[in-house]
Amino acid sequence: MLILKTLTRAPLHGYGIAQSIKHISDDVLTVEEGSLYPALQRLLLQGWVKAEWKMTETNRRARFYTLTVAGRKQLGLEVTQFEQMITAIGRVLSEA
Amino acid sequence: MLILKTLTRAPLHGYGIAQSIKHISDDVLTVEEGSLYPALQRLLLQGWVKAEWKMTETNRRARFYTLTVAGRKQLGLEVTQFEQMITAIGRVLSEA
DNA sequence: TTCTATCCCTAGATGGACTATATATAGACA
DNA sequence: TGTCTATATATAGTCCATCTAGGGATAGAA
Repeated sequence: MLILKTLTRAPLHGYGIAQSIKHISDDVLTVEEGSLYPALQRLLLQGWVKAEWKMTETNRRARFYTLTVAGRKQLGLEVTQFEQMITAIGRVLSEA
Repeated sequence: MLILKTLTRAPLHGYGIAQSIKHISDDVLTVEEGSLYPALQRLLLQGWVKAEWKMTETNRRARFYTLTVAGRKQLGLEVTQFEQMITAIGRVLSEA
């Protein structure tokens, strides 16, 4: 969900995705490479992102991932489910 | 965290914990037996809960789990970390 | 030339969740 | 008497995501 969300702004390479999530979350969330790249493979397989090899601003070859239409739809679904779950956990924690 | 929280009200047996979480969360969160009992074993090992065999209101033998002092402390820690993580995810989702 | 940062990716181990199963009793209902 | 539902504990096997730990490579600074 976080990866998909990160890609709604602009296509990014893996390293950039990890940096972005880490930075925006104030270092609370860190996505290790061993989690990130397998996750990107799963997203590719599901058709939620597509990938292209391009050059970065720093003149390196990098694989840029772009959110697909299906990926945007999936993101909406996951955010909805996530919020529902958080609400439910909140109810348990506040013992309403 | 949810199990520990559920036990802050009163000691409960496993089945009761599962029912409580399911009910309070409006059926959003369900804890299956295959998750619940291994989790209770881990909580016992950590010393966060203790267990006693007693009779239920419906006259059955059941193992009642009680939150320990260490368990209450652990719950506080986990809730803090959880809220921190949710805040961080919220930042990513709202792209602040 | 060495270090740091930037980039890709995979293999193996770990460990928790889920499915399925085994066991057992209370109470209701036919 | 038999069977069904709800109540109750617990384990075995499978699945799968994460983490650790690598392997490979380049740009730019020191």
